[in-house]
Amino acid sequence: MTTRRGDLFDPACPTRRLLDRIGTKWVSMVVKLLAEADPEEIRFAELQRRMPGVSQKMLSTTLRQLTRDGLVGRRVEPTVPPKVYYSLTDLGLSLEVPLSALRAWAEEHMALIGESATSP
Amino acid sequence: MTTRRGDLFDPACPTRRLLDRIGTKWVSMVVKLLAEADPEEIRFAELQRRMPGVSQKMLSTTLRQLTRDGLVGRRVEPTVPPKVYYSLTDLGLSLEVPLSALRAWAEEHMALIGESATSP
DNA sequence: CGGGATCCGTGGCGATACTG
DNA sequence: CAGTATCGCCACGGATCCCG
Repeated sequence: MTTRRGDLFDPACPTRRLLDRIGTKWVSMVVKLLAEADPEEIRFAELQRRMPGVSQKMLSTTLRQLTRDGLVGRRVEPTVPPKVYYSLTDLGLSLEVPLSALRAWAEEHMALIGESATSP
Repeated sequence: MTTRRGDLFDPACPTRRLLDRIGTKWVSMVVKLLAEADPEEIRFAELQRRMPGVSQKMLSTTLRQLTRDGLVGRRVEPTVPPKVYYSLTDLGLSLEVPLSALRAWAEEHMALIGESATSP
């Protein structure tokens, strides 16, 4: 970025930063899966299996970022084939609330908007 | 709750598409400004002035997309220096609800997160 | 004044390969 | 099984020029 981080609207606009995170391709999906599965916890491969099309790299990156942000909890079982369980933290769960509201809006209204503008 | 597992993971996934839109750099800011200014309506230059750092291209692109999606209304005054006023449609206003909830969450919790992680 | 067209850098993201 | 490392594409977005 040409500008230093956090100069323009950062102090006044944490929303921008939040959207930068949850707007990335896989975050909302991970959060939803974890929200549904919590507190059973899910392992990496299971998560990947439930997310058709995600690469290990992006899933790993996404999870690392969410973990770093304190939204996702990570528990490692040091067995010989290591097992890593992921779950939502309380913070992550609290984010799920407004996020699911957004999801509801999307499912309600996006159908209309549908194909007029975007071309994925 | 709609427990269909497919909704978020569909190729047609509405949530994904919504986040693709509102996740873009300036959308949330435009929506917020329009929500605050409605129904006075704002002109292009005024909008740009209130958004430090936005280029006219991105503001124009953002507005065009939002207009096409039916979230933003556009009114042109055919004076000699043309005046174009923007406002939120009812659909846009309805999006403002979950969006402001997300904003509230961000303002409440992003401060903590912001310190630990700087690069999305 | 509003905003389309163009050039171009950056980085998000996928594919592949390798480690512990 | 659960990652990390490397390469490369291309869409997002910034700067600039120009037109109605």
